[in-house]
Amino acid sequence: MSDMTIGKVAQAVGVGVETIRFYERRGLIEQPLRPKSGGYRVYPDETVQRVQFIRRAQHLGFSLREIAELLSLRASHGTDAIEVRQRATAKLQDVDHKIERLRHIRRGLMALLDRCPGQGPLRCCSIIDALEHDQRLASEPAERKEPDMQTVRLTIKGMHCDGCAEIVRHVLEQQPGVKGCSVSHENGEAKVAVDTSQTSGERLAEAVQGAGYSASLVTEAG
Amino acid sequence: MSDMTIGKVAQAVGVGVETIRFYERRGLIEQPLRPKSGGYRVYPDETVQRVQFIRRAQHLGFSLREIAELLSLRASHGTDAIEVRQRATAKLQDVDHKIERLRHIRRGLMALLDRCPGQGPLRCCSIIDALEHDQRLASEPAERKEPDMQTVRLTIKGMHCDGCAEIVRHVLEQQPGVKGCSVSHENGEAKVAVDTSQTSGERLAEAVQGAGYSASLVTEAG
DNA sequence: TTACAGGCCGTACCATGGTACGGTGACAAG
DNA sequence: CTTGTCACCGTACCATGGTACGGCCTGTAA
Repeated sequence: MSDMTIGKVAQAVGVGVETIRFYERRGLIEQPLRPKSGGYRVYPDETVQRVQFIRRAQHLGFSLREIAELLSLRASHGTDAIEVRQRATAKLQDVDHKIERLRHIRRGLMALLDRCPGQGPLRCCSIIDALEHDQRLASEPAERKEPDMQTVRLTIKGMHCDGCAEIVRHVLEQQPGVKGCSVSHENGEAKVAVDTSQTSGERLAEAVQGAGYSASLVTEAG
Repeated sequence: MSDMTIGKVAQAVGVGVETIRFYERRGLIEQPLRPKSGGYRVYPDETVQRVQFIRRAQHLGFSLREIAELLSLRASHGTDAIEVRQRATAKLQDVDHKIERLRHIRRGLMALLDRCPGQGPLRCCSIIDALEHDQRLASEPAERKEPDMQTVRLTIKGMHCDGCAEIVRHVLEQQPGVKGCSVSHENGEAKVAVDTSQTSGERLAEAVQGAGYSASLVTEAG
């Protein structure tokens, strides 16, 4: 199994040949033996391990530069395991920062969607509007006038499969104020968790009708 | 204030001059008036708004390509606000995917750190080892040394319906170490079965807060 | 009129992680 | 010995969001 060509190594790891050569250029893989000046690269099978190391580290979010460092840590004598641990910890923090930033973005988008009427002519679009005139999107969701969360139930006819239910769900989730919903084609109904200060059951029913199903509001009279 | 040079616009928005020109090349800013063939660009002050639009959209995670689309939606007649809303929703999902991927990475790193002695000679380093020989890092954390299972209770405010509770449950289940949980909107609380060697109650509370609810840890003193 | 700030343009460059291509050389099987 | 498959090398290219540079031109104020 030893003494593989580049193609074998690539296949063994499941990457392209070019990728191996690329790693070599980057110094992630040492120059392999080569019949004096000019023949094919001859790889020992540790190389496969090494490339797998690289790939796994990538999946953990390490960049190639960082991986090169890990590899050289591994190679150098006298390295304490704590050094490696530090890299991993740093990377964890790094990941946490990224998550935090994304969450921030998420909050901003949610705020945008929350105050969006969701339909009508564009000049009324609160999203465009918000982007045009800063409204501190990304900061706190503000204490928007009393969200009035309710669960609205809709009876829906015309859903023949789970795919239909998916479509209805999608339509509903596009609606402003909708925080979540479940649609069951078996029961022919949708339960929508919605902030009724932003829309109404009737509006939701209309939206579903707009998608080609018949929908009516369940008024639970008790 | 009208009729600004490129430098004024750049300064007003707080970006570099080159950036403005770059946006122009990308079609994000229409070619400004120019004294016939050759003079300086003369910008109306809407341009400042436009560049701010771009920047804000960027902060919300839109790429320049996507922003160009938003801008052309804005410009074209007959665009319904729902189109814009869809972009925002799609972006939200996009962000969620990214967060999900990062959380996956996070779990992998945690698993790595969990089984790491943290010191000693490198040949004992479990991290290097794990990278060398696949140990299903990213999958289940295995039954590593003493998972510390506990039940954490959180008091949650802001849940108005079962849909909210569902959302909270989902958020909690995404957290590392969470093995299961039940959320009741009626009681305004969540019970979480969690391995506290992987996270903490505070972390969980933060996660819930990240979803827009207020959460606090119940320290049951008896 | 002359100096100087600032704008103009094209192009190259940064990092990131590869992918692709074209022309040539190596190696193995038949 | 030929054919076919693979490997070799250098270089260019992809997307992303800009930044930088050099040489020249405009506009303005003293």
